[in-house]
Amino acid sequence: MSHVVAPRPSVTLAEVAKEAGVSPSTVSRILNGTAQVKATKAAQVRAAIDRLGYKPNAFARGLVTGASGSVGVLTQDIASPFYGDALSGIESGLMGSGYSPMIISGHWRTDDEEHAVELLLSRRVEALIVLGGQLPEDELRGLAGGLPIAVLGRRVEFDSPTSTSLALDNRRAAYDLVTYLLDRGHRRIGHVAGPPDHVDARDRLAGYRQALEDRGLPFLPDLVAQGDFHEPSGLIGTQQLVARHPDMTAIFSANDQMAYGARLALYRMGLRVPEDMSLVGFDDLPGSAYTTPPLTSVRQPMAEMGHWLARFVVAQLTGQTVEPFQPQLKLHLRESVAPRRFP
Amino acid sequence: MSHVVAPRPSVTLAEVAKEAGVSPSTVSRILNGTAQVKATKAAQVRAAIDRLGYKPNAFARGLVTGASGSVGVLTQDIASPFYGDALSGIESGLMGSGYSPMIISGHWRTDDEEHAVELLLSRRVEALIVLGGQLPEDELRGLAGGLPIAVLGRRVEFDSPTSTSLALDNRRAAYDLVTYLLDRGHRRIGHVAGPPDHVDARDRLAGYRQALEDRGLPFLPDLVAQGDFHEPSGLIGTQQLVARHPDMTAIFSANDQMAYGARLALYRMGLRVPEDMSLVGFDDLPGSAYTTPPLTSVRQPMAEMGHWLARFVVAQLTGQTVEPFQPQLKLHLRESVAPRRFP
DNA sequence: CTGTTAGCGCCTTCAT
DNA sequence: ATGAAGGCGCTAACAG
Repeated sequence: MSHVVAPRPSVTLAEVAKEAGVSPSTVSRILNGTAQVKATKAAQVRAAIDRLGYKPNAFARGLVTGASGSVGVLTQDIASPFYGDALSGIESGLMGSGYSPMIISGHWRTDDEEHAVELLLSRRVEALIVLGGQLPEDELRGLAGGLPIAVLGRRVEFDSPTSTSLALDNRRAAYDLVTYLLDRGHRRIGHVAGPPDHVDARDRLAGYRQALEDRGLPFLPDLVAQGDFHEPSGLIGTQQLVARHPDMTAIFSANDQMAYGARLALYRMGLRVPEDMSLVGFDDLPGSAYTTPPLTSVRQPMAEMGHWLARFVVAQLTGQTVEPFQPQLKLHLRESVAPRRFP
Repeated sequence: MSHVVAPRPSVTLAEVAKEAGVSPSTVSRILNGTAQVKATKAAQVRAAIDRLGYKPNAFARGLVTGASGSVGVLTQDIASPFYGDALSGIESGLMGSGYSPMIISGHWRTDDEEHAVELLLSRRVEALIVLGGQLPEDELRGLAGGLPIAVLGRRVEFDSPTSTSLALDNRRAAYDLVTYLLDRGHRRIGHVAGPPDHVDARDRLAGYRQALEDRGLPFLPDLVAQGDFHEPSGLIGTQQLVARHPDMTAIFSANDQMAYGARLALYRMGLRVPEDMSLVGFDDLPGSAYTTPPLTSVRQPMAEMGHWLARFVVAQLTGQTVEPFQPQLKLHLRESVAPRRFP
């Protein structure tokens, strides 16, 4: 038995032309709307197209036009809930533009990111959207070589107006969150920090520290547990914190995932949230509205940001303009915080 | 002010050849390892390549070879935690194969899926991996026209051995989960069902029903609340169920997301899990190990499945074989279930 | 309005 | 082992 792989019929534009009794250019013109064509011919051609099941060859087209119709998206983890919404936003921002995304993961590793960008470029993407990551900005610029670039998650200075970045004020958001805790009477506030090589983590830590100091409270390194942005580290960090500081009444976790770990640690220790311990996270992941109790967190409008970035690069590509966009952080006050009880 | 878009230098193979003082064919042979080339020339060429910063044009290459080096992935929602792991698995399964994924979302809408597949094909993907979705299989086959196809999430019969599918025994898993509850003494078991037009949802419901009936318990339509696989519907469904059946002691939610909603509903009603109400979910999402209490659920090895599917299509493309793979559902017994208390 | 003519950058016979 | 030549499918001038 021979498994004949079905031969790719691969109808060409020339065949369509022959079938319709016109020249290839005419078919091309109809396909691209490049010029007026008599209605009758257009009809013949369309008929031929779907009689033959013709699909344009994107390679051939790309080869001559130099345009691929795709924009490269460098994310860090295709399954990350943190970037997921941004990807959705990019999808929707690209919708109807004629461009489609080409998504590759960099796994927060500089060399992976580099390879990803190179792959994207070899696929001739026309613009780049970068979600987070560590790739130094000058290297990024160098690699991209003049392509429009839109970076999410860090401030990057581009000399060219065809590129932009959308950064969050992590420090400010952390500051607000901790201040909120302070306003509720908490004084011993622990922090489960993110990885120190991560700029977001550092900024959130800085915001925590400053909020404390602005109220005249000392910053105690002991009240900071080292985490890595994943759940287990939140659990462990919380155990350490509680052990070290039995008088602690609130915990600020540098992201929601670690807050979930913290929540579980507290549950295991028999500490109630928020009665015995207040807890706040950061990122407001989709699940955070459904933890028990729902988690107070701060939301970055990831989907909107992704959407805007996509529209930005499309605008650059098509010579249009987009209105500027200032992402608003939004504090979601839910039920994981209670006023400090004075025993 | 004129925004000069930086001119794409775009070094060509011909230029490299000139620079190195050899013919284009030689450069091509070195690039692809198509034939032996004298070491000295090879060195010259390589030097020229990175002196000029040459990057092969994938379009030109694709045009002549007909190979794009990419496999199309049709997912449903790029931000879905459910398919996220499968996407990660696909990424890892493709790694090192020379192929890269091209991911498009179908949003569970047949026409979107169709467009997505067409886009993928126009980009000349060499194989298709389909994650769930509704696209009728014959249409899929028709569209793909002989390309290797790998489908996740439903059983599809392909006459060609270059295609395959990996389905889960949803019914069996649901049966096991409910039986587990029955074994713990529960008799009044509610079910928050998924959307009726979703085959997974129907199968899970069928498993629930059969588990009951096999133990001689009646199937009560009243004990089934209609959900849509998202958190809010789990919350509402649970409220209805509890209101209708105060004697209910356990709930089987058709997926984890709705179980999160159910958990919150119970929390709001002051019902403890698992003391007052046992709760089981389905899918074992990454967050389910960190709910309070950790949720008992059943895990489909999404990442492994994605990995295998990717390796499968690569094998088809390269004429190799892969060992067959039988995904194993794994029950994760955590802390959201307690034996029924007999008051 | 429409057909003809050149390539786009690369790979692949075919010679040498 | 290497070069020359042709063509993959399409679009973009250039003529009509």
